[in-house]
Amino acid sequence: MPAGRPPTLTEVARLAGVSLTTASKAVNGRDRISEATRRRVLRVARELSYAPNLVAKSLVSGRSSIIGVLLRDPMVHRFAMPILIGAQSVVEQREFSAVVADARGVVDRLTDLAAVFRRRNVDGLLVVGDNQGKSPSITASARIPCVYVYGPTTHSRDVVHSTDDFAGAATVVHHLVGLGRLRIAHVTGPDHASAVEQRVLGITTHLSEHCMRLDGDIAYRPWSQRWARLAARDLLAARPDIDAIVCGSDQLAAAVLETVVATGRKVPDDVAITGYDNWAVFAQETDPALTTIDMELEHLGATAVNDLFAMIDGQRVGGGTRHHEGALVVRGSTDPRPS
Amino acid sequence: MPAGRPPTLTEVARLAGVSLTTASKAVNGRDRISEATRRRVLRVARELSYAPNLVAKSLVSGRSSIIGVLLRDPMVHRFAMPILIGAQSVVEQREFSAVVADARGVVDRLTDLAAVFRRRNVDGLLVVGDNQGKSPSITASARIPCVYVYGPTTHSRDVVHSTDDFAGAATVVHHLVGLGRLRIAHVTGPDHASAVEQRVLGITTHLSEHCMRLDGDIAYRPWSQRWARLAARDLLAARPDIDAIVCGSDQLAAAVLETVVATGRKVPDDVAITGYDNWAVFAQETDPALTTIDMELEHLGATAVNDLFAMIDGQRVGGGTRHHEGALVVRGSTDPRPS
DNA sequence: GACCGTTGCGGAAACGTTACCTCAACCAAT
DNA sequence: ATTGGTTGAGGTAACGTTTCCGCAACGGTC
Repeated sequence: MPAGRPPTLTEVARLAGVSLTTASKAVNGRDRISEATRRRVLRVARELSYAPNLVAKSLVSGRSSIIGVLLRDPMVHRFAMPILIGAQSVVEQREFSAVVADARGVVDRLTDLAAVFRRRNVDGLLVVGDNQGKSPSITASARIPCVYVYGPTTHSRDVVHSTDDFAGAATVVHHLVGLGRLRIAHVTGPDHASAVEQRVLGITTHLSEHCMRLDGDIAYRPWSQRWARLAARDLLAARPDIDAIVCGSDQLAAAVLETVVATGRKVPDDVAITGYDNWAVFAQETDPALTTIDMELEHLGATAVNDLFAMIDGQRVGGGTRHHEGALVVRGSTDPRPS
Repeated sequence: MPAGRPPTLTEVARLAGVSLTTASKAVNGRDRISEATRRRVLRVARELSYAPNLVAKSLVSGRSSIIGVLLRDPMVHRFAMPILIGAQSVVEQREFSAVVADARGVVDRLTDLAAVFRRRNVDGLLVVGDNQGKSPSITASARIPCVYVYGPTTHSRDVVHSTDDFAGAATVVHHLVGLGRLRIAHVTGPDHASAVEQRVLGITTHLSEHCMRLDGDIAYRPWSQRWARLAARDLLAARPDIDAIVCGSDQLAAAVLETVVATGRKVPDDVAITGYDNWAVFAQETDPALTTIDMELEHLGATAVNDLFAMIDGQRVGGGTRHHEGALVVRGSTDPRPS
C-alpha cells in the first residue's frame, strides 16, 4: 500500500497541518514545540511509515552516521570476522552503518580507501590491522577520528586496541605452573611476528619470576600443522621428559597434541598442552579438548568502536595502545577433570 | 597544505572562471562543452585536488553508488568472508562502496536491515545466505535490486547464485571411479542441510550411472572432527575392505584421514579420501594433503555482484538459481603421484 | 498597563550537486 | 540575407533535510 517513493517530511508536515520546520522538530525531539503538536506529527509520521532520508540529513549536517571499516589484510579471515561482528553490533546500536573495504594486503591502499570514504562523509574510521606487524598510520591524512584494532601502527599516539599477547601467554604459563608442570616447552609461529614475540616474552618473563626457564629451544615454525608435527617429534626426541607444551595457536596445538598422543603419552597426565585463539574447529575437536586463550575478538571490536564513537562525539580520547587480556579457557588438555 | 574543508565544485568553477554548471559538465564528461574549457577546469580541479561530494551527488541523483551487503548468519565466517572479498573487488572496480550488516542468524532482521539501507539510498542488495537452508526473500519488500548468494531463498524467481553441490560431489566421484575405486563410502554433515542433501544426490546419481552404489550407510554427523573420527572407526569396522571415503567437508576428511592412517592403512593406496571446501588449514595440512572441491567463493561473490550491477544498470536479469560448479583440486589423498 | 521573557510556530537559507532550460554566437544551407 | 540547426556556456530549480531567525501570543512583574 505505500507509494512507490517513500514519504518525505514535507508530506508528513502537510498532512499534519504544520510547517516543515515544525515537523522536523517533532521527529527530532527538538524543543520549542508543544507536546500536542509533537504527538500529532508523530502519529501522521507513523501512519505514513515515514523514515528520514539519511542522505539528505547527512548532507546538511555534514555527518553521515556511517563509519568506515578498513581491513588491512583479509587473509586473516578468521580474526577479522569476529572483530567485524563485534564492531557491527555497536555500530547498529548507535543507528550507524558501516562501509567496509579491504586493502588486500597492500598497505598503501589504506590511504586511498580512506579518501574514498571521506568523500562519503564517513564520521570515523576503524582500521583492522594485523598482529603480525605494524600498519601504517593514516590518522594524519584522514582528518577524521581513527581507531586501530588488532595490530600496532607506525605512530605511537594513535588509538590502538590490541590483544595483550604478553599477558595472555603469561596467564597460560601461570596456569601450567599452578598445575605443577616443571619442564615446559614452546612451539609457536614465525619469529618475526610481533604477536609471537610478545607471547614468548610473556612466557619467559613469567617463568623467570618462578626461577624457571623454558625447556629446550623455542620452536619457531610456520603456522601449520605439518610443521607443528615435525616440531613436536623433534621436541619429544630431544626432551623426552617434557611435561607441558605451550603452543602459539590452537592450530599448532592440535597437531602437537595428536603427535604427542601418537607416541603413547597421555594428555594431560604425561604432557599438558595449551593452544591460543580458542578457534573452535581446533580447540574443541582434539581429544582431549584444548586449554587455550580466547582473545574475545568480538569484544575487542566492540570496545574499539566505542572509543571511535567517543572521538566522534568530540570527547578527548588519549592516544596509545589498550591491551585486552583475553580469557583463559581451561579444557582437558591441561586439566584432567571431566569437562 | 589543503584547507580544512575539502574544495567544492563551486570553488573549482570560480577559480577556473566558469559557471558551476560548466564545471559540473567538465568533471562528469558531459557534452556541450569545449575541449579547451574542459581541460582548464580539470586542471584547476586537480590543483585543488577536488573530489566530488558523493553524498550531495547521491541526493540529487537518487543513486548512492553504495550497495548493501546483508549477512544472514556470520556463524559461517569461513564462507562469508571470501564471498565478501570477491564482492568487494567488483564493488570497488565500479567505484561503489559496500555497507555491511549482519542479521546474527535472526532472519526477520534481514528485512529491517534492508529498510535501514534503503534510507541510505543503497542501489542494490546482496544477501549472503546459508547453504544449509532457505533464507527469506526480501526482494518484494526491498523495492530495489536484490541478489542472493550462497543459499536458496523462499521465492523461486529470485536471482540466486549458489554453489553446485550436486555437480561438485559428482565430480569427486567421477575422479574416484576414474582411479578404479569400487567400494566408496560417504561421511558427511547433518542430513537436514540442503548442501549435504545435494551432495549425496550427486554422489548416488553419478554412481548409479556406473551401475554402482555407495558402500555402507551414509554417515550423517555433525560438522565435527570428533564425530568424524567415530564415524570412520565404525565404517572401517563394518566395511574393512572400503577403498575410498568421500567426505562432506575438509574438516571431516582431515579427521577421517587421521583415523584411517591410524589403523595402518595407506592413503591413498589402500583408501582414497576426499574432502570438500578446500579449506587450507585442513586440506593442505593432512598427510597426504586432501583432494577436494574448491567452491571458488570469491568468484561466486564477484559473479553475484556483477549480476546485481546488471540489474542496477537496468538490464533485465532473469530470475532463478545460477549454479557454480567449483573446481576439483587433486592432491595426495587420492593421487599417489608426488605433489 | 507597559515591559520583558518565554513559548509555539513558520519562513527562508543553506548543504553540493545535477538536470533542465534559455541564450548568444556561429556556420551552413536556402 | 534570412533561416535553421548546432554548439558552448550559464542561470535556476530541485533533492530532503536542518538551522537560524523572525513573529505573534501569552504570562508574569513592577
